[in-house]
Amino acid sequence: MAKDKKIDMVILGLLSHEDLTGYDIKKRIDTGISFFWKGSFGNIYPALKDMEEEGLISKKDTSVGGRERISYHINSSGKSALRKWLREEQASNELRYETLLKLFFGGCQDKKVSLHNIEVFENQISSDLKILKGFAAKLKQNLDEADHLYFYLTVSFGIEAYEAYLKWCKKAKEMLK
Amino acid sequence: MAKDKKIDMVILGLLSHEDLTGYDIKKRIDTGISFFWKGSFGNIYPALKDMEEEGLISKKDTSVGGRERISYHINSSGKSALRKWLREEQASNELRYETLLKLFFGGCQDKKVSLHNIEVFENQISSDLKILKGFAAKLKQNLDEADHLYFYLTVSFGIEAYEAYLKWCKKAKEMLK
DNA sequence: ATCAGCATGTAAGGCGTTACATGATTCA
DNA sequence: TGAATCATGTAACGCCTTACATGCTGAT
Repeated sequence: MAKDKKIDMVILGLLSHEDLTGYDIKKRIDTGISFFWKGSFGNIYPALKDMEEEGLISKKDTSVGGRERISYHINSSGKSALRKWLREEQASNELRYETLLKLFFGGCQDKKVSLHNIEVFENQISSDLKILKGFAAKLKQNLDEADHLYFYLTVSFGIEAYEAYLKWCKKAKEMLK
Repeated sequence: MAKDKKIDMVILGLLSHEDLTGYDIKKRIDTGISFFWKGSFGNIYPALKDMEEEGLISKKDTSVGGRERISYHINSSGKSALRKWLREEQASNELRYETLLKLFFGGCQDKKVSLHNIEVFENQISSDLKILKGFAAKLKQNLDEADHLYFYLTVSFGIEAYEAYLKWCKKAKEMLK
């Protein structure tokens, strides 16, 4: 019932910073927020089209030569939709970790399998953590710049969380042995 | 393409512990693993039906009086499907936190809104953390019992993670002020 | 010349949630 | 008697992922 299409809000949020094309939006999502939210072309382009029809955003042809480019700009109704969402208290925060699911059912085979699954997870998290730390270092240099603080805060959430995960990995491996 | 219906694995995993009805399965999910995986009746019953047709599980009428009860038992093919999945390295570990999304776009309105959103998140996490600690305390008493260790490990993941989240909440609130 | 990246979109299908529909039993 | 809980299931709908289809541009 409650329409849930958060991708709309992601797009409005990104457009509140600057005008972007669908392709740009995908890149922004991939590089900036992908560790807590995802998006795909099959998701973004239709949302862009719908929101344009509803008047929340406007499109502008910014093609360069033969290369098609359609930039979108946020309208005032888009801005108020964004602000309205931001002020709503309820937020769906979901963790869906298949690694934990596998561990939960680890009892039906050799411990080695669980140990290995934890190690795979650990490696992934370590590598993601390095990326986040790279972001954090850059952002920390100019937190006074618009929106940098907000970006930094989300990145630092990721760092805190991932460090805790790694701590757990060590402990869990020891307990399994 | 790659069929992804993890609910099948959740069900097989739970049935590998004991025979259960669809209703029981829902309860097990809600109380034991809901912080990292969810399930609904509209999800569970069809999966049960499909897996029964495929021969992975068998049903048995365990009705009591006029109250219908259909218990399911895992077959050997079900067990091998479960073990096969457990041995597969790839695991989708996804975090989808709307609170972080809202925070990321916090720049378009008063800081109070972001501060409030963090507090709502903090309260939710605190309350969930208490529940997890309750589980951990009980489980810790007899880790040698079958599968208790695995349950304990997932719960302790939740505790480590949530404690890190709370630490972050404090820091984030300070930085926003 | 060819490959990676830029750029827009559609179509099919899968998965899951929510709401609905139905009925029994237990306990206050 | 009424509410909560036990118990099974279906239907509609929404959202997202994956794959496909197409074409330009810039660098090697």
